[in-house]
Amino acid sequence: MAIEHKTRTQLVAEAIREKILTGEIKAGDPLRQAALAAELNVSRIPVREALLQLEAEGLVNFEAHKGATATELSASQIDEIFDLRALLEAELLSHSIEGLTDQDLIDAELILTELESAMDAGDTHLATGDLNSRFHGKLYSRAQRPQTRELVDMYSKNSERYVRMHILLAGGLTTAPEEHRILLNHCRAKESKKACDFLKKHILGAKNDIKKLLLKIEDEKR
Amino acid sequence: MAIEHKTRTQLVAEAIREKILTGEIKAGDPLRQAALAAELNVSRIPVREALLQLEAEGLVNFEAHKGATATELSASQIDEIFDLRALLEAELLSHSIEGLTDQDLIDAELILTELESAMDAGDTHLATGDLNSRFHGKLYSRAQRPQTRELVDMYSKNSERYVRMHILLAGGLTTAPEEHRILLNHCRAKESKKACDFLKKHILGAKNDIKKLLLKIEDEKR
DNA sequence: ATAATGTATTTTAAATGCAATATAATACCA
DNA sequence: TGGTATTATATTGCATTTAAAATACATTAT
Repeated sequence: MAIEHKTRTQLVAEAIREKILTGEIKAGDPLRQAALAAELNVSRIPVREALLQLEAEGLVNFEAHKGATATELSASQIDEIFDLRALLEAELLSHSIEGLTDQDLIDAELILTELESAMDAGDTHLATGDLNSRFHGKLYSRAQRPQTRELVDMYSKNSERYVRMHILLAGGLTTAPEEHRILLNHCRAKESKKACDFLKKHILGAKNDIKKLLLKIEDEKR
Repeated sequence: MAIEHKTRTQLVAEAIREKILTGEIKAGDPLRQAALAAELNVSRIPVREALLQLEAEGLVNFEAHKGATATELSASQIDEIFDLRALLEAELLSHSIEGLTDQDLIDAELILTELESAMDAGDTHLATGDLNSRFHGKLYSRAQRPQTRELVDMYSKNSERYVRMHILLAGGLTTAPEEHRILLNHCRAKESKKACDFLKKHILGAKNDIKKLLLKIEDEKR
């Protein structure tokens, strides 16, 4: 196993990404290069470069001579991102489902069990972040569509903070956990059409929950 | 009209992008920061940052301590990108078609006429690049899906050099120009399903042409 | 009082110079 | 001779410094 060297830029990018996803940096907050550099004990160059990367990921806006701010997604942008996710993830699943091995399905089930117990334990952070994406990722693992996969990962990362916020404000996950089991069963049965359609509905359902909440918040601002 | 100030990074990014798309920099070529900086008469910082941006656009690979190379797309990657384009552009059109005004359709037709005369004049560069994307762009213009649009633009930019290469090697555009007219007519008739399906076929048809050529080239390398 | 203009301050953009890393070339040993 | 260790060199990565741009504020003229 080759150990991998990480550049400071990469480390800084990870640190800032984490801050945004966990909500330590809230949407709209300005990201001062000098402040971040001092805090992370690096010069401003890696900070700049990290911010540029995060802009490509859609987590920050970067304006020349004005600086970077954490992106603030409107209800309509959330709408669009989740539509894209539904489209892309269904595409990915359709290419993967045939290739899923018995072991893959067992693995997915294991992750699901972990996810459920994390939920029971009240660890929504873990359940909605790492475990949820690992479950979906396992189902897409045989797609052999690396670029599509990269897009999907990007958008789910970008959605994560809103899912979290939603859970926080709504007081829990509204998406029934059994939906994951149904999806898994469709995959077991290799029912591609059913599985993909269900996946779309699953994603669009989450979208509607979050959007409703977001619209309410946008309203309250006025 | 507000004049816009461009940073050196942006100018450098444009310059390098152009070099890649026109083929002046060929796929696989290493992009030496110092050389580019000297050539463009700037320091290496804006060059680095431009390269990072281009990586996000998928035009270059950037590896730590190794440097950047122009991306070399394999037949399978071309395959995937065009599949994505078909999926995303159809989605975009489906959201746009209802909102297309008579003026939009007239504009599209005008662009098409320009495109055809550029083709007749043998200016494939103009026909496949600017005019083609302007035609498609016009059809998508009412979608109100900015992020989807951005993705589509990115991928079509990335495909452009392969389309060009294909034309060069195949000695002309194989995609019948009348396909654009058929698509336009479906849009006029507001036949969303037909238009989107046709668009998909249009894109996937181009894909197959290019892929065939690419596979042949990959074969010849051995 | 208000609009316009000039100035100071803050913040980012870019240049320069040095440190760290990877690759290639060479020497050394089995 | 083949393979491994070592050094040399090219290239990138980063810190520091300087320049440029944007913003906020004060000053002046109308």
